[in-house]
Order: sequence, then structure tokens, then C-alpha cells
Amino acid sequence: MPTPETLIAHIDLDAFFASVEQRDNPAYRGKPLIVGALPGKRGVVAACSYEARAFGIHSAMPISKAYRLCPNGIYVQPGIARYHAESHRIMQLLEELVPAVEKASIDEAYLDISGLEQILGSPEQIGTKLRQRIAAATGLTASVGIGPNRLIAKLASEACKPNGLKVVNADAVLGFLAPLPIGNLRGMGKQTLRKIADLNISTIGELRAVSPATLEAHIGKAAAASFRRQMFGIASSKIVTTRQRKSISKETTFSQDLSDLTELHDVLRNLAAQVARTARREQLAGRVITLKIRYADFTTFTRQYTLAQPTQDERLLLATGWNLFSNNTLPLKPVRLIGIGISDWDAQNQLQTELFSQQAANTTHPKILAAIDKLSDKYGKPLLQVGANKRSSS
DNA sequence: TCTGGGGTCCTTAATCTA
DNA sequence: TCTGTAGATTAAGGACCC
Repeated sequence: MPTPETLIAHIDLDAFFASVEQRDNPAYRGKPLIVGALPGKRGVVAACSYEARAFGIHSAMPISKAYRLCPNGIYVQPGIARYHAESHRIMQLLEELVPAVEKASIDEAYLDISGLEQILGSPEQIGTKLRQRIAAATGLTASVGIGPNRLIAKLASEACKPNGLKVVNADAVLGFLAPLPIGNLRGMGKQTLRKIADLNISTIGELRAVSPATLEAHIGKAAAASFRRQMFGIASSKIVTTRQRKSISKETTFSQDLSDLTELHDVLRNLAAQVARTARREQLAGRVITLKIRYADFTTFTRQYTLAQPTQDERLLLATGWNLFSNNTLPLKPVRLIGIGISDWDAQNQLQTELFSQQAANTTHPKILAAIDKLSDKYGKPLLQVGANKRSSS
């Protein structure tokens, strides 16, 4: 028996955040709706309705600019928890129909529909079923692209947005790609486009005519190889149904740049506590602690430190993060953003819930001990006691 | 124009180690 | 023991994505 042709579907929920808001608030329907920061505050557009797009607004646009373009639009802050719940519900729906579903983001999924034609019908029928199912259960619209691999499926769904369906068969891939803008290729962002601007090419078809050596000279070997594969429609069709996260981080941008060290420390403590909470909930402990600082001029620095043992405790996170901030490797000037994260764990080091007290008490690194001592002085009580056995209650 | 937050992956330079 | 080197690992930044 011949092996069935590989078929991947990409599902993309249309203007997801904005659509959920419009569905739940009839007053928002048919109006330019912008989900993101509120005008007057620092921030960007997270999502916007198609009515808002008519004003030239798009996601990631500074909110101040969006407001200039559309002062009469409706501006709302995102309700992320509601969107996650909705997303979860939709993914479950998809899993009922198709066994291999990969959640690619809050509003996107890849599905392996190879060999399902006998049960669910032609690719067009499968795509229609998926879209109908989502609409019936949630009242939301989705665009579905189907192709021989992830790249083609994704580009097909982009091409038929909003509320569309497009199937690209294997023999139509080259023709489908040729007229698309090169910016549609994965990894082709602003910087890469700038690097190849002098080649004067705008479509994937034109990019194919550029010699490999020329492309390499402009953007380097690895990137050139990646784009050459993509421009001929070569890409992975592997669906990863379970994915282990690689890092946990929290960051915040101040409404006004902050210089006060006490305030900065308080914010960092709060962020460290949130990171630690997530880590404990997900039973992860990381060895690498990363501090992120952004200044008023948007220059951004990261500093990291590798602990001898993994941790998920906010005290060690905070002490290490603060030490990275104050150990004189960063300029002393007003801070726009501060963030902290942990990473670098492996399967074996999950669920080490008693780890912290032991490891922190066993910490001998002078930098960490000094930072912890300093903090202990600041709070007028010892943050760590050798042999201590109980968790922080703060 | 003035740029959020939470991620992933890649490149490069510095440092460690055999 | 010293020195040079290659490869591995770590650190930092950049680019990108949603």
C-alpha cells in the first residue's frame, strides 16, 4: 500500500484577542477595536479588529501612533486569562477531530491530517469541517491553510485571511510561493530585509534567481541556506504535540523611567516571586538566572549567572538578580524596563521541591553570599539560615 | 514613531579544558 | 613544565515571532 501523502493544516484564529472582545461585547462589533495599552500609556497594539486595520493600525504598533491614526477607536486592555481559556477550548476541539495537534501559539495550531482523507474527506472538506467546528462552538472565525509541510500550510492560511480556506497541493507549491513577498519567509525580518535591500528583490520568485553565493555574502551561510530551502518550499512537516518550555521570565516597563534603587529592588522582588511561583507550579528548577535591563534610549542588556544547582526559590532568584544588577557591569542611569528569568533545566531536575533550602544553605559562592548578606542587612533579618528547612513565606 | 511581554533560536566572543 | 591550539561551554546580544 502506498504511504499517504503528507498533509499539514495550519489554523489561525482571525484577530483573536479583538474577536473575543467583539464577541463578548456587542457594543464593540463593527467598530475599530484596539486591544493593547491604553492611549497615554507606554505600550503597543496587541491585536486589533479588521475595522481598525482599515485605519492602518496593526499589531506591535506603538499605541500613541495608533491613537493618532484612529482617535475615535475603542481601546481596551487585553484579558489574557480569558484568551487562554478560549484557546484551550479550541485546541481541545481540534484534538477531538485530529490526533496530532501542535499548539504553536495562543491563536495558532498545526495539525497532521495525513491519511485522514478516508475518514474526514478531501483536504478542502477537512478544512471546512475544522472551521465550522470552531465557529459553532465559539462564534469565532479561523483561517485554515493546508499544504505538504508546515511552511506551506502557514503561508496558505496567511494568504486566505480572514475567515478563509486555502489548499496548496505539492505540485502547486512553487507557483504559490513565486509571487509572495520575501518578507513572508520565516526569519525574514526588518534587519535581514535591510541587508539584502541592494539586491532589489521583492518576491520569493525573484529571490530564487539570486545565486547562493550572493545570498550568502549578504546574510551569512546559515540564513542563506534556510531561505533557499524555504523558497523552494522545502520545510519540516513534523508535528510536536508536547513541548517542554525552555525558560520562565517576567519583565515590566515603567510608566516613567526609574532611578530609585529601593523601588527597583522592590519591583525585582515582585518579578522574582512571580517567576518562582510559575516555576514551582510547573515543577521546574533552573540553573541559569538572567537579569534584563533596558534604559531610556532603548539599549538593552542582559546579565546571567549559572548557579551550582538549580533553583526555583524567589530569594535566591532575587539575590542573584540584584547582584547582577549592582555588580558594576551595567551603567548607572534611569531604567525603563527590568526583568528576570530562569532557564537551563533538564528532565531529571523537575520536581525538586525541597531543593532550595538545601542548595541555598549550601551555597558557597562569595558573590551570592555577599548579595544575600546585603539583603539580610537591608531587611534587618537573616534571609538564609544554614540548616534552615522551611520555605519563604513572603 | 517611539517602541509590551513572553518566548525561541542563532551568532559571536570570551573562557575553560584537554 | 610551558605553550599553542582545537573544541566545548558559557555569556551576551540580536533577530524574530505571536
